[in-house]
Amino acid sequence: MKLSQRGEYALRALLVLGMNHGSGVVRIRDIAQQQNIPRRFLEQILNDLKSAGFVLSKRGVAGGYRLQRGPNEISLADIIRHLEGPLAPVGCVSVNYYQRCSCPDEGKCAIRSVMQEVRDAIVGVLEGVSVAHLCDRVRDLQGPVENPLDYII
Amino acid sequence: MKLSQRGEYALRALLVLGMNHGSGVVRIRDIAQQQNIPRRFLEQILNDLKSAGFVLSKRGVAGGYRLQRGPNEISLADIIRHLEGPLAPVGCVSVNYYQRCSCPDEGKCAIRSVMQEVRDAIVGVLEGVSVAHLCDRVRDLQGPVENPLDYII
DNA sequence: ACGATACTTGACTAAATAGGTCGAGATTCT
DNA sequence: AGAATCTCGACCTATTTAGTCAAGTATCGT
Repeated sequence: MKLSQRGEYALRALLVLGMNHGSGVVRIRDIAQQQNIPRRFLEQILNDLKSAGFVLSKRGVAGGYRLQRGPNEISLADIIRHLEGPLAPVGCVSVNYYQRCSCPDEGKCAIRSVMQEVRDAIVGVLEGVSVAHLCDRVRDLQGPVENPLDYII
Repeated sequence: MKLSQRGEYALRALLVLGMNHGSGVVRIRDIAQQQNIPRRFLEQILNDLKSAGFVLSKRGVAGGYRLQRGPNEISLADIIRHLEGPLAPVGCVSVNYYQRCSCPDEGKCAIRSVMQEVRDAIVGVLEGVSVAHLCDRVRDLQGPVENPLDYII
């Protein structure tokens, strides 16, 4: 599991939306500026997150994005799976994107058994962390912040 | 951490050499045939493993490859780091390939703190498994094998 | 109704990575 | 010497990554 630039941007954007959950929509431009993400690229990413059902958008003058579900209902595992595909290091141990490999008997493959453990370790962490958890961490790490749009993520 | 085809081939090749450790060298061709790896590609990979100090080669008629160090001295973490670069999902939590990211303060980055955990989980597994362990697993999974060149990996 | 503001859609691009292939040379054994 | 084997560097194609861009559509305030 390698997080691409695109994936990192998406997480950062979702975290911003998580922090602003309940207070209306946030504009692409604000997210881009605050997080230092190329605006055009972010448009593309948010669009993708929208069609995947993670966020909702509102058009027009007072438009912007917000989370579709509650921050505690979205795990990092879900997000990253959508953005990057399998969390597992090899296809043959992936649950959601399984792909048979070339070895004659998967049940007897030693490498696979190790990769299985790696997968479980990764998924164990990522399934356990939601956007809400991420927001908690932001607050824990930064203490009180005056300007609500001013977190370091 | 995503394992490329190249990386998987390398692990399989090293496992074969591990299984044959102590009984001389193994030819590229045999490894390639047994593991169904394109021969020319494997040449390239073994060459790389050689210059990285994982294996030794012998040229000429009775030539081939063998492990340079003992199978218990080579961890999967070492191998994969050499082949694929960082085990960590993002550069800013990598110990061996650290790369600063764009967030203003890494110490206060919530995403980074999660990725740190992911990295530790991955490294925890991979540091703990050596080529010798892998060989043990092969034996455990397959029971007694008649022909010593005949493992399923 | 109109114009400004935002999101929407799809096409496009340059650079890097992945997954190989190939030819010719250097060693070593018999 | 001759066959077998590793060695080295160049080369190739397809896919992915990281963006950019233009033109379109919806919405709000006045």
